[in-house]
Amino acid sequence: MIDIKFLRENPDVVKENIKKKFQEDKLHLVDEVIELDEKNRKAKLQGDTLRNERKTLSSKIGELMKSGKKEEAENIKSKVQEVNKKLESNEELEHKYSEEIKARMMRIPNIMDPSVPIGKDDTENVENEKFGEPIVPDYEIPYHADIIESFGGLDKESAGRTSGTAFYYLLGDIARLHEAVLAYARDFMIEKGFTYCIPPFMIRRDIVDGVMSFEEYESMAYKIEGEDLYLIGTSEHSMIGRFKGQFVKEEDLPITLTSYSPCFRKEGGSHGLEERGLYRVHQFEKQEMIVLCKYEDHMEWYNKMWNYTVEFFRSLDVPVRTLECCSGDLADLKVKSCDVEAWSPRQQKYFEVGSCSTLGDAQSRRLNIKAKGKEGNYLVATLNNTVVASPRGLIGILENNYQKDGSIKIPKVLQPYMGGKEVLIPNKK
RNA sequence: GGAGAGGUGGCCGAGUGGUCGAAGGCGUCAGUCUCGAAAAUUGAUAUACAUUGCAAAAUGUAUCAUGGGUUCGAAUCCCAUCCUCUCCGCCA
Repeated sequence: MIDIKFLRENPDVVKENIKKKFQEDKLHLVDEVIELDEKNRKAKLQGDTLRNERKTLSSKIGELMKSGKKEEAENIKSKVQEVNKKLESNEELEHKYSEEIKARMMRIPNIMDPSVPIGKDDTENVENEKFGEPIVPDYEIPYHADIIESFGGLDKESAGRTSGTAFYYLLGDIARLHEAVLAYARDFMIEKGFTYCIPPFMIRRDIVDGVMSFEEYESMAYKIEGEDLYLIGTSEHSMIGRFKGQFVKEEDLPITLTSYSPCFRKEGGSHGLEERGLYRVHQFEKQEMIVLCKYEDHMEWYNKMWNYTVEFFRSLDVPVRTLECCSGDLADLKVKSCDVEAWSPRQQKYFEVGSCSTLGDAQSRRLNIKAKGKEGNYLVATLNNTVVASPRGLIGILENNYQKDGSIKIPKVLQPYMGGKEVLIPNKK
């Protein structure tokens, strides 16, 4: 959500930004908002005047009643009732206008950073930088689900019976490795100075409406029957929701948090072989980082944050690259965003393991998250980024540490979380 | 889940229908005093929106958990919701 004052003063900038996102069908919203805004301000002025009249008259009634002048008081009463009648219809107008403005403002995309590449959709996202050699070994890397099964680490069949498709049981060393990755990610971020947080895994509807777009809600949210509760799709939902309508202290900025949570997503439909297995599932676990900072610092944090994820995967011997989200693929609330992708030596291409975004002050405007500063209050900037999500991140680790003999070399940094084991030997063929 | 008590400004806390955006205190900031500090003392001290203004600012409106309602008028009365605390029950 952008600032309506900004829109009022720079309608052309807003329109240009919409065009860059290939959303021409939204251009009309800008002029509509300007028109409605004018009407709304007029109605507010009218309303304020009427309310002032009522207040003045009402207090007179009080005085008259005290001094016992009943008739005069009754006289004024009827006057106020007239004012109230006018006010009633005016308030309806005020309400209508502000609702209509809000509905449109919610659909107008945030102003992108000038560095965002122009492109229509995800096919035009731009590779920024590679980290680590994308090695293709001279032996075949099996499908990740098959690797996991060779360790007796997966039972999808039972999960199908108990919970349905896209659920799984992880077992033994694989389950342990999955948690080791998350535990390492937690400690990795704590080391970077972030505060570890375990948030609620369910949130109320009013928070859902604040932190998810309608499209996200439709494709993602599981609802708890008979309760006003929804399972979170990412800890960002409860982490950012935490600050809704709140003031943070200026001296606490930047607020740097790293949160763990399971994530629940509906996401129906088939996505082909490579997205079966454990790639696209209804339930996974994620270590996330979120930052609240001053607006002028947000780009600096954005760059720090995706670099943390790159560093994290490099410490696990997984080659990665960053893929910058082009204008057409960038979600409306975001200023800039990139995916961190891990190398798949099996597919010989990169696949998404994380996503880093800065929303500027758009999210905090929508949720009303402000800092109390010495020079007055201001909206903070919000950012979020994946440290690692597993099983997806685990796939990258398994494929890149797969040995010719079918064993998995455990990256050094994970060994302490695996009871000192250096290698996993398959127990099943 | 049951029963009770409560939710007021940065914090504590008064206020049960009429100049109440809200006493008093604490805190914070500025001044006086002091070589400086403490103490004392004086003053200031919410936010949002709108209007006027180059601006400083002025004026108006709204906000006493949230949303409705009653009333000429609501922090105050009524209803619903949320939250906190105490006791009981249940439970990792």
